[in-house]
Amino acid sequence: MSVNSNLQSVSAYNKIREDILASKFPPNHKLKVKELSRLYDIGVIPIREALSRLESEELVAHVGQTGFTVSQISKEDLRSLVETRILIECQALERSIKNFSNKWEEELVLAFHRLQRTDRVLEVNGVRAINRNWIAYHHSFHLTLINNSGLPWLNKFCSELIDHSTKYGVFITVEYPNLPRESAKEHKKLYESVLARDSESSKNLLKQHYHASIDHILKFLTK
Amino acid sequence: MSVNSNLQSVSAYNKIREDILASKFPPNHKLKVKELSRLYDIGVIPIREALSRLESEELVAHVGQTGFTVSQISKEDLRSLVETRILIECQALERSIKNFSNKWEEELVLAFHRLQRTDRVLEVNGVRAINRNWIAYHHSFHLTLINNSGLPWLNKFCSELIDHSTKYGVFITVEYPNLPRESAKEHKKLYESVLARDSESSKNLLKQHYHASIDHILKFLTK
DNA sequence: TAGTGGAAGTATTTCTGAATTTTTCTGTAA
DNA sequence: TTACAGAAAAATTCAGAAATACTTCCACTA
Repeated sequence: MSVNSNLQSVSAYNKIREDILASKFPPNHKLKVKELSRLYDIGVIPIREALSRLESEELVAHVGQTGFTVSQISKEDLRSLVETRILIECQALERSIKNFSNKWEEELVLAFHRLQRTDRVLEVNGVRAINRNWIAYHHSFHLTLINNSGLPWLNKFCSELIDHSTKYGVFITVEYPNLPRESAKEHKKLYESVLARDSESSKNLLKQHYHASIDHILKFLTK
Repeated sequence: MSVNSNLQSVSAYNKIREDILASKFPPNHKLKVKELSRLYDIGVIPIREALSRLESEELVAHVGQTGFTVSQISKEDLRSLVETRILIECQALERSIKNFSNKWEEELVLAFHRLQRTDRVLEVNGVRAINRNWIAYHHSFHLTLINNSGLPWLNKFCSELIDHSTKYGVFITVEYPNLPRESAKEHKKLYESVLARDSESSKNLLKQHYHASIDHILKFLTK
């Protein structure tokens, strides 16, 4: 829990971010300040601050005075996103493994355990929906993999990139709920390889994981 | 000029960011919303939005409800900043050179020309002060070097990192105005190497440039 | 003396309600 | 259909004030 968690603007930021990642607000969705204000029961000032932060992370777009929208997705954007992830995360992963420590190992164990026991999709009243806990645990797992590099900037960048990838993955799942990809095995292999401190293998598995993921998503994107 | 430039919040963002980079607001300086509002003649709402964006870029810090401050500097932060820059920018530079094009070459020529003809420090009425144009051109030069990678995310990340480095460099210059470092030659070598499309040499020169820069700055940081 | 507790003062955050400007919608005419 | 004028809606911003949190300071206790 953040020290800022009692602030309305931080709370608004978390809620809007979560709702974007869960595709409750899908790409290109108009984010009207007043609507959000009513929805979360938070005034327009903190809502605008939250949207400004999200814009800075590119989760939200904002041109002229036409208001805020959830940032658009496209094949081209996804390709460059994944390429960037591979480029940065492989470096971060290599450094993280080089700095292997008991503390980090414990973080990994915990993060993997949480992810592995959590279903990606839940069925409530016959309706299949993305599991928001899974989103958080999946983020945490991937972030933990690379957060031992000793370079806080890499954490920040990777964290942003993970969010954007999530936006794609969840969007596809929501649009096509009956076509889930089996990523659990990939996570397991990756996890075990990192615990074995095999840097080259881990980097390859990370790449494969992202390539499999992008191939799956590209099939369902029209532009 | 941005399409958002008629917005008060964007204008506030640009002004505050410039003033932080120029060390008019030095590290750790308290940024009181009301003061900024009076200073720029902009209401508190756009000021807060601007500060939120800057916080997201880590130029501004904000914990609890203690208000905003210019983010702190430290030796440790500088070291990890430079290491991250080298790590990411070398990759971006390599890709940029691989994608060499006439258009990019022209951008480089222009960016270098502007930087090279601009003095880093100006003397006005006997007072030596950092040249704000130099800050902008220096940013633009370094960004241009790497912006041909085809990966917009790398541009964004590098741009943030450049800003933070600038914060350090200018701070030192303001504190010790009579100890300027001669970086112009390094820029020239780097520029020529990139134009010659020599990827390895360019990456080495980039590293050397940053190491020389960090060594110089570390001498003057106390913690 | 050192440290704790609380009260007063200060600063930050947020709200309300409205003014201003811009964008978007709609209907009509060419 | 296209273009344009007017109306409606939305976004941005402001001003002033309330609510909340933080700081400072001083008296009191151990």
